[in-house]
Amino acid sequence: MSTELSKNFEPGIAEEKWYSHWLNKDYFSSRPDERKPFTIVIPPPNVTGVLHMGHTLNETVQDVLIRKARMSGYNACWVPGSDHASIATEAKVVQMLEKEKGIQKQNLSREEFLKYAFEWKDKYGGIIYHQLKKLGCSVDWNRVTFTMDDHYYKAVIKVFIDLFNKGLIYRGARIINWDPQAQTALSDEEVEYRDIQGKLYYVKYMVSGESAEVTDNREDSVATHQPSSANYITIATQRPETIMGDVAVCVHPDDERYKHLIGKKVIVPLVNRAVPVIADEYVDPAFGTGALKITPAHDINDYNLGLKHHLPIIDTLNPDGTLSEAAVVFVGMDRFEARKAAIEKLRADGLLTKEEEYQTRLGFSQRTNAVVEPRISTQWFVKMRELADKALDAVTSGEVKIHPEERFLATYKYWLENVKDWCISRQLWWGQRIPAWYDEDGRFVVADTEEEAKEAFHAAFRVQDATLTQDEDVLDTWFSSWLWPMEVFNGITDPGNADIRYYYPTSVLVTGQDIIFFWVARMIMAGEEYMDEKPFEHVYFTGMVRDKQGRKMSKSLGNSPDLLDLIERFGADAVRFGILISAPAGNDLLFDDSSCDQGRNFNNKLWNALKLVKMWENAGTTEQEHRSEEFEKAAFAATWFEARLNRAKSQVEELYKDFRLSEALKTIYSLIWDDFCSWYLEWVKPPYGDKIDRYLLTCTLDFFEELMQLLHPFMPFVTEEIYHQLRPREEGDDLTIRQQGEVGGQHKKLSQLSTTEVLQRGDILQDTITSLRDSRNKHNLKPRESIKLFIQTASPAAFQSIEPLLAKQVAASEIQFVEDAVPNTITVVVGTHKFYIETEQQIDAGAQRDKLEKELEYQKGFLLSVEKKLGNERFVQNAKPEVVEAERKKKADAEGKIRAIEESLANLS
RNA sequence: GGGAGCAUAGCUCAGCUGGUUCAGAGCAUCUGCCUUACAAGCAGAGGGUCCGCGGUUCGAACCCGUGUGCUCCCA
Repeated sequence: MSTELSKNFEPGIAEEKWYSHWLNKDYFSSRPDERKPFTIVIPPPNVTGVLHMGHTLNETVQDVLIRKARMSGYNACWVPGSDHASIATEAKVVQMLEKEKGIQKQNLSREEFLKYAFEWKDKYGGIIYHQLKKLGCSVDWNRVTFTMDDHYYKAVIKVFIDLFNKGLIYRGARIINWDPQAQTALSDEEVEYRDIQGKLYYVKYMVSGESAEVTDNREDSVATHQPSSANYITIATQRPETIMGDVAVCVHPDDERYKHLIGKKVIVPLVNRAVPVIADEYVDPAFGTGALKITPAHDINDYNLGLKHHLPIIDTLNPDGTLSEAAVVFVGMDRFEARKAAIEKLRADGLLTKEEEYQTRLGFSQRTNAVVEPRISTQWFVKMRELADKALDAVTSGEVKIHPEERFLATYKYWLENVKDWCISRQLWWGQRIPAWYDEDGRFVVADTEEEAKEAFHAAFRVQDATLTQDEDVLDTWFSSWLWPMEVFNGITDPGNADIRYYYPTSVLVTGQDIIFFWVARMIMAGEEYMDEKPFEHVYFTGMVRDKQGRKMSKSLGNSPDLLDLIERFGADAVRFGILISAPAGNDLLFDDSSCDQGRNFNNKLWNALKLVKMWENAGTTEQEHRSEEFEKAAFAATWFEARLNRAKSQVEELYKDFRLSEALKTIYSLIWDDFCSWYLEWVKPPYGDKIDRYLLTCTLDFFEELMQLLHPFMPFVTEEIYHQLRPREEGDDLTIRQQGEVGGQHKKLSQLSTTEVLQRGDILQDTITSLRDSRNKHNLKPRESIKLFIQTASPAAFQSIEPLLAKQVAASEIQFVEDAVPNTITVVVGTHKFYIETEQQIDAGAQRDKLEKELEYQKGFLLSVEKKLGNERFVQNAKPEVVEAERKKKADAEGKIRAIEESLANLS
């Protein structure tokens, strides 16, 4: 006698109980053994962040895959961890220090700051791990890795030094993306471009006096209607505050309007500096006025033109975005204030001729959202070409498979084919400090320690005991996370160790499509470089999680639900269900709380099915062990469900292979809800007060177990709970580690019929039940009002095994087979079989006729189209024989149905 | 400006190698049920010019071209 089951499933209790049980049993820990490994490394979330819905989707997908592998004979290993998120975390720590302690970063030493940062990490770094546990993620907690762990730190430095020695890392002055708020360089990938309504300002540059004499004799013919005259040229700019950094004005060499000015000098407004007018085909004569001001320090294109024409560089901005001494005017003013001031001054000087609305694109820092400033700066870079080629090969050769391929392969290839060098230095403290050492003259060596640096310096420059200082900057976080699949197994710091040999390459990487370049491509590069092998076999890209209105979920919009709150409200299984059911592979998904409702309802459905089965068990069973009369009555139900289950299992296997988890879940959901609960359980349910056949109960428990096993990767808690409720279990018999195929169901061989035949018969049974119920409904028969059913069919044998089930499902007190139509009954035609319902109720012949006539019309139309096709000689000649055969069969079927309907109609009148 | 993807029921999406048992599912809607597991449920039902136009084909939601609309990536 089992304990009373609660009315509904209570997720909170089960979650707590089973997660700690699994941990106690150490089910999620993995050590190399003789089994095949199945390995996933988690895409490390930001250590001080929280999991948002995008993470929730990713982690759920990974958990499904890893649990499925664990139940399929693999040694499953899912490595958890987090990254240090240099910019974001440093910004948070700086903010905290100011707010809570009133400390400015510049008043702290590097060591002091790092102490605070690690304290911060210890305080908040656990949140994501707690969330992973609540979600049920079966990660190996013994393998938690953080990108600032000691070994990891060493790995990053080691790789830096190695790449430098290979000539793949260099230091140089380039135009980079500068974040004035975080005051650090960014990589190209960390800049987000957004469309902005800006303004285009038209500014006059006066032609310098001494070289302004008109010597060009074509001047007269063009001057009158052009935006330049003898004494000025007009440029259009979005950024008047950079005028002070202008070193030239550039026009198209063939532009008739300006040809006469090429080689002359113009006066830069505000600072009155004379600069040359140069010609270059880069300039688009149609844009603005066709004259371009050149500011090499603050625009990438200008920078390139500057290099080409050997122009000087005047950097008029400070790192914090204020104007520098070099600007001469507005010094110390913020760049946006300076813009206003410059406009004012230009207007006052009469040099501003026009303002125009202008749609443009501006770069924003992904981390701080500050407007990024293109800036000339000396930074460290990774040469990408060679690395990119290897990463490209890995994917084009099929070594790494991308899912869904059609969607992301092109993007991946395009980026790698057009890749630019990667700026990896960041002007921050939170991260791996660049192991470069400089003397006072700026000469440098790269070395792990100061001692080694001194030796190297001696070797390189013949300087004994130089005073060296280490580079102040740290490395881009992605420069550490690209080593992730290797260094979580100490593959860089301890090459060839047992773990890395066993687990690498990993099986699948699950991540968002937004970090395909940041991370995925670079991991493949690093893997090929250091292991000479791909880091993972499959990459599965999930879509972006959006809200109901299709907007990206973001903190600023406040439209991202809190994960723990969702779990609190619906239960972890329901949340997992909700996010997965709405996530077709690779597509963006619109997430709405209500999909968790569906998951919660599903939990309850399972729970109630359990209650029903337990009720039967508690009511006692028949004595016979096998094949009692009761069993024979319902035997078809078990036969049929076994076939359904096996069919569904192989479908689900296929879907797993294609990473179509949403579809797999739908298949299981429908198998459980529709096939098992709505059909099977109703078919085998004993009449009120009767005991259930013992063997039938055994079958039912077996089926139920298999269903739980099938569903377990998706909804681990409720399934584990039910698994244990179904039957008493020995210690250590848990669903989480139970191997698929162990549950007995598929070996029952309940019938000699083939799966297809059984399923076909099931379809007939279901169609008949549905049609008869519909007819009952239409004729206002009360659900419990019993009827007498007559069947007129050419093949009564087909109904033999299903007759008792049919009677039960349509509340027929008795069933008789007849040769002719039965008068004063309701006629229902299903296929070629005719059914007559006898009842006390008044019969509406009109409604019946309408329905039959409608059906007849459809069948006749159908038959016509089939006949037309078969009458087409070219069809019969060209189509495959089996297709033609199928059409012939359709024709025969349709004719049979039409005959049956017509006969019934004749009987009605 | 360059590239990629998408357009199927009110909504979110399936639909493999072209073949009327292929026009589907889940939500939502409507009707009837407090049937002894479940009203967070049960039993039924309705709902679509498969974005427009052209082409290939015996045959097109599916292949090709084109137009329109949306999304994303890159400059």
